[in-house]
Amino acid sequence: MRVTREQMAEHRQKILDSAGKLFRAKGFEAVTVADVMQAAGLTHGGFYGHFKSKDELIAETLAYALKADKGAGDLADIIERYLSPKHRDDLAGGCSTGGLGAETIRQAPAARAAMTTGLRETIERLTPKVAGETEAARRRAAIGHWSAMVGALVLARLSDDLKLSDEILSEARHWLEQRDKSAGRARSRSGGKK
Amino acid sequence: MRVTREQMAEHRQKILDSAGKLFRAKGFEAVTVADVMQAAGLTHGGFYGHFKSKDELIAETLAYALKADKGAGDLADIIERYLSPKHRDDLAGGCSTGGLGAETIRQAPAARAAMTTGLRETIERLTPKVAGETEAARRRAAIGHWSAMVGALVLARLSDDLKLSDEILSEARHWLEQRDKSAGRARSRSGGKK
DNA sequence: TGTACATCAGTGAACGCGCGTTCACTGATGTAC
DNA sequence: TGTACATCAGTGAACGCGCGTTCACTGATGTAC
Repeated sequence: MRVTREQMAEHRQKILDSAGKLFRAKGFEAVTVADVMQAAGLTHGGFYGHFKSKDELIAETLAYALKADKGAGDLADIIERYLSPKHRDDLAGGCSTGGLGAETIRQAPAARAAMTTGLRETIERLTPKVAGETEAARRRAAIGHWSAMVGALVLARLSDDLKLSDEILSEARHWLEQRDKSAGRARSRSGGKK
Repeated sequence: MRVTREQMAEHRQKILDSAGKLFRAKGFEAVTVADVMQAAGLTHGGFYGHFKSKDELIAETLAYALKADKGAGDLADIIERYLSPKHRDDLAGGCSTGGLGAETIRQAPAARAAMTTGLRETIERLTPKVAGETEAARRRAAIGHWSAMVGALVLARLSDDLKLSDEILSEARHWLEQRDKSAGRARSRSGGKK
């Protein structure tokens, strides 16, 4: 049942997509190679024609998923989307850093490397969006915002009390928005350029 | 080889201590019941005299560990300790929320309940320590600070580049300290009580 | 306080299951002529 | 363009291992008298 090279490339992509969703929903260890292959519409034996091992799948899935994670819009839009109940409840389709970052700490070096690349890109993408007088101040604010966003998402997902969970999301959101506004005022007051 | 009731209680505590360290260091799934019992100086068969299942051990370990997690000192002390390279590098002895929070999202209800209790207590413990004019503003700031602390710890541990990791810790720390100071100034300017 | 016996915490072999991985096989694809 | 054959993506049974859990046993503890 050989397939065309084109189909094989599609299969590979389907495997990475399915793995991404399953890993984010259930974590790396609770998802089996057979689960991933079934979700991709294939049988488990063929897996090793695409990847050397489950560890390699994890690393490539992260690299693939993080490439797609792009926050469009201005800072307030990004924060509002990230800290929304919808995102909190969408494990499978949500942010890979928020859903798998903590678990990746204990994964093989290649997986951590993929996450580190994603982390660096996210900080760089947020830096021009936050308020701050200097490039260094903006980079610091980007790190602060991203930390708070990831942390608040994890804490909101952790809570088994919906009221507390909603509170964490909305208070973290307002707290960040207040902060960015006051930093913006400081910038214009002092006549920061741009 | 029956032991005294006193010794049995000590064994139970030893198991919870060992489990806490191992879970924080390696995650729930990578640690076996036999690992925990060996670390506690016992054999694996005796485990089920203390706990009904590994799931129950996880829930009780979290409840036990979170009771001990108390941040002493003022806000700046707590932040400085939490976001120190020493804490980042001390997986086994570090904060259980930072080390296991994200994984607990997918654990059994009892484990999530233990974490939720710990989360509530942490927010309440931080609330009087942060700057803010009203109780609501302080609670919001407590949620914001705790989110950023947990998030920054996770991101710093995730990075395989020590320079980036150190930068995340120190920039998140300074960002939070700046923020608390400016909220403090706002409070004194407006004559906030206490 | 001392003795006899029931209790039960801990031991370590064993069980059953599920997982990652391998492998002989199939049959459509790709290629050489 | 058509044919013959080598290649190789995918299949599904099987392997080996490690894990959570069980269980018959041991021998010190706790208790009844």
